[in-house]
Amino acid sequence: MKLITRNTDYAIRAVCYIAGQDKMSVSAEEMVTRLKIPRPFLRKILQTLSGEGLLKSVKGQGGGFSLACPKEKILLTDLMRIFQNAVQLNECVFKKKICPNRGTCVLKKEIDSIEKDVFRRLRGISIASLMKDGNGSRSRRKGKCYGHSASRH
Amino acid sequence: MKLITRNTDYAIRAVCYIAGQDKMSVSAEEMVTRLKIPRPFLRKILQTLSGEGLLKSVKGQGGGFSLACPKEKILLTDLMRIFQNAVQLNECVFKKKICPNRGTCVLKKEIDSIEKDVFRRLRGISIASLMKDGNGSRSRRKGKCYGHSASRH
DNA sequence: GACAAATGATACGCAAATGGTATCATTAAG
DNA sequence: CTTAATGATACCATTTGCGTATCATTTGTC
Repeated sequence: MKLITRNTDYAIRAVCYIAGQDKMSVSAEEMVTRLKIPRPFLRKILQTLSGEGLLKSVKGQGGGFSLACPKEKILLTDLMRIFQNAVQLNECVFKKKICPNRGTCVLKKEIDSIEKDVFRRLRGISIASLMKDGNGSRSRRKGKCYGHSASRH
Repeated sequence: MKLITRNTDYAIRAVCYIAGQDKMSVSAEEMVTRLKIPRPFLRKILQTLSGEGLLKSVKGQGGGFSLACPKEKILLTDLMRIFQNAVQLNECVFKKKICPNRGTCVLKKEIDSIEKDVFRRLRGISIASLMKDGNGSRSRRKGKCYGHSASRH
């Protein structure tokens, strides 16, 4: 069980890299060589990210990718939502059936509670906060930069 | 991403069921009908549990399974260790390679910290605590009842 | 306009993990 | 000896994670 898959991990690195450049746009090729990620795989990831509205892309010579919104507003959970199947820790096997404790499933409650904690903490991590060497001052500004299925939790 | 797999979930139900009976031993057949778990699958799970020393088994007519230790000492994490591959949330993809933040990977630190929290909470959940209807008074007694690869963390 | 450099779209393949089945051997009570 | 139980083991199917390959389209430059 992994909290973060390689997909997501690569995406984080790529977005961080883009965020750290001054250029107007960064090409996939550059990231392939700098980040040592397999070319077709990275390309797919970048396409997904721009399809989801996190990155802007420019086709043609001199083109590439750039952030679609400030790095403080790109959250780890955004990337996880995109690249990881179900970002929910528990799904009761016995939906409506018999439970050891009729009605009030203690296990579910416990897991749900842990889940909430995990997400609360994950939501505090943005691309900006990952790029800082030191810790401190986690970005806490509200608002989303891309309007998708924001509703989960 | 799921924190608890179906394997583990079934195991929890089975162990809870056994713990809730007065009999000396509970047969797999009884649990198949009561818990509605596929027979061969449950049998495999029970075999694994007894192989790992969590359950005692008695062969032959009238045989079955019973707890090998008090229910307060069987922890959720014990079952997860047995049935789930890697119970670690993060494993850095770029082991020794270039990281956006040379040396001190912020992401890893964050995830590690979250992971620790999760495990601290999971370790507080025992079969006994799952069987209580109310909440409160989590079992906190020390000691393990089966001596395996206890070292992880 | 031709060419090259870039992304878009899409289909495919493989390996590991998860979830589940089937079968035969062994033990022990009645 | 029969029957009810577990032990051991091998096998199968599906999903997911990870990665590859190919062709189409756009755009800047000569």
